[in-house]
Amino acid sequence: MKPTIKDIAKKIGVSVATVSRVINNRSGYSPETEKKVLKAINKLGYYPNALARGLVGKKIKTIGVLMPSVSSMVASKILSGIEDAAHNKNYSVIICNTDNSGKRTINYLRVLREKQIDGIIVVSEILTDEYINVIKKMEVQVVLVSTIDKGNNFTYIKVDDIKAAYQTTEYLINKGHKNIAMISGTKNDVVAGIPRVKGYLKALEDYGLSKKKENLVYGDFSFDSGKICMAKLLKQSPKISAVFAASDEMAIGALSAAYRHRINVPEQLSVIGYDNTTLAQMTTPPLTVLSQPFYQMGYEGLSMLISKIKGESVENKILPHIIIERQTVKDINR
Amino acid sequence: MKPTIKDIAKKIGVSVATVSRVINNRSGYSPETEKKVLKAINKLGYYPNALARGLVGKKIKTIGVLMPSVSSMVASKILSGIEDAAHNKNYSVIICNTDNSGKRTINYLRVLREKQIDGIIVVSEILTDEYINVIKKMEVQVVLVSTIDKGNNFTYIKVDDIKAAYQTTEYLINKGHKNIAMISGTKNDVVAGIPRVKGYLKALEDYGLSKKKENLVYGDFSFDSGKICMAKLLKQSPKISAVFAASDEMAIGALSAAYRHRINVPEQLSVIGYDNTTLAQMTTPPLTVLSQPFYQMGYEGLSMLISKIKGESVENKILPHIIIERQTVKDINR
DNA sequence: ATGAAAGCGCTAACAG
DNA sequence: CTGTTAGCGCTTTCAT
Repeated sequence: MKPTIKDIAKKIGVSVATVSRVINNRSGYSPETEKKVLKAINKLGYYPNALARGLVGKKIKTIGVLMPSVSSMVASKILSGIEDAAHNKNYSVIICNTDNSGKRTINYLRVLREKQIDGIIVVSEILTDEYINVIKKMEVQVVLVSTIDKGNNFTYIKVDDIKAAYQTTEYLINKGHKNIAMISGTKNDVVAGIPRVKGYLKALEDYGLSKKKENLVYGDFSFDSGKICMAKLLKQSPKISAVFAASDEMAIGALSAAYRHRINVPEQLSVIGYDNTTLAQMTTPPLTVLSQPFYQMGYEGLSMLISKIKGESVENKILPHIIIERQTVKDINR
Repeated sequence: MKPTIKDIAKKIGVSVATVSRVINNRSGYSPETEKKVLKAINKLGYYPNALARGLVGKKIKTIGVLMPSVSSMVASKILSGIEDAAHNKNYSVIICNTDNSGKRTINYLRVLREKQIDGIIVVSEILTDEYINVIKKMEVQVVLVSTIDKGNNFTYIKVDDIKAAYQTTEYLINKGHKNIAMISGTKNDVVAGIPRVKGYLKALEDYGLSKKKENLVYGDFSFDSGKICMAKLLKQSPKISAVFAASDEMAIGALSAAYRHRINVPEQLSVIGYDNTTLAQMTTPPLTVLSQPFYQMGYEGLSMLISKIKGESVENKILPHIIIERQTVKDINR
């Protein structure tokens, strides 16, 4: 059987309290007893039982991460950052793939609660009132990564999407483009949909470019929707010289559709993506993108959560974004 | 404070044992008490403490998953399958990104042990003797997904790589190719390197094709290495008509290099990938691949682990693979 | 510096 | 049907 603190106490004739002290580096024992205890621990192959520790009131050092899909490129990058940070701080992370299912989310929340986790990170989820209520009742610390809730009840870390989309559009404008289309993500998505369209529209306006209705189409962030949207665009608005896609996948879909229609990128049409997932550098030609710092978002998000767990007060954080120039945007000024 | 079983017992004047009984659907209480208990539970917002339950000896219903990188396309697909299955069986999964670091792996193993997890899944890791020894000492159930250990000590689920590589090569041969190159993965990788080369070579042999040394180059599964290897191949073995890459990423790297060298795929050169990650369908032209059932591997791997936890005996499992024809391989017979 | 004992929340005999 | 009680492994006063 697994040796317990009792076993090692008995073996060397001290009390369990003493053993506990040395295990936890508390003060109150002589160097000799320490040596004896350590030796016995080693010999018996003892290791503490985290459940028992957790029961007594100490933290279990585990957090839960809720995300719509663990296998999406974006989510897995963020997860990777979370995981790295957690490892550095000696926390474990339980993943919860909500699959955008309300029932599943609520169920996960219940399980996490039962397992006494110390905090939760919500990644890229659209937070419904139902979730918010359940989470509030849980009395755990929460950090939102790459998302936000209406009431700003929860601490978040993300990129400023309006600004990022604005600058992406501005970048195209600076390259001489005047007839710029946008392939937006899901129409009513308050996090990654609406704000990006807003930024796009604002830039057009500020630069005195006309906002044509036929230049704005809506996909759902996926590759296939990018393909479809591009085809649509080519048909209803053939004069565009550049298209801004609200995700890398849609941008790649656009590339694919352009190829099929024998339109050369970037010679005849410029394309810019959004996210900078691993995919972006693998396309031919490599995709110019607005890059979001996903890994960092995860890493810092976890750090913020730990701070909150420790009782420190934590501010919301907006991370900087940059444009990574590759080969899908043509400067038509020259 | 969080209500406990005691609180609800006190509130309605029954013993904690009774409350425990109804919570666990044991027999031994009247319908009326049940109703009262349920009502109190609801009113007080009670939920069980999994740590306490785990302490008493019951399972904690949590497993650990070790993988070299959570953000790789392959790993995240497998993880997705594991997670889905775990959710269906009411288990939680703790992810451990080993980053191919021995120290990190050992550390994770220690933490998992302390947290009393019920089992672990090792994904795509090369198992060193050190890991094997540590895991054996832990006395937990183990399943290997998409990997294998030398001694076959552990239950595994994977694809037959030799056979798959053989058939991939055979597929190319059947399409009329005679001068077939291979971009292998890491040279000494016993799981995804050596076996695939073996299958490739065997097919050439069986079909009486010459095994030219300059037709076989070694990358490391990455996109960049695929690019480099393709360039090398084009230089040292310009007469090849097809190349088999041991990963999608390398295949896409090959596509990219071909494009840069103005070689038309598949007109002048056929390329076939291995894995069928999401990437494969997004390239232009879409990549023909040997498809591994990653999601299923994860899903069934988890199921096997649960069976083992329950004490059932479980057989190793070889999953079927298929070739998915897209547009990067030309039939040069006609 | 060390030990005894209470108790974290729960389950599982054992007794009624 | 229901209650009492003894732990699970550990931490934490409170004594000594």
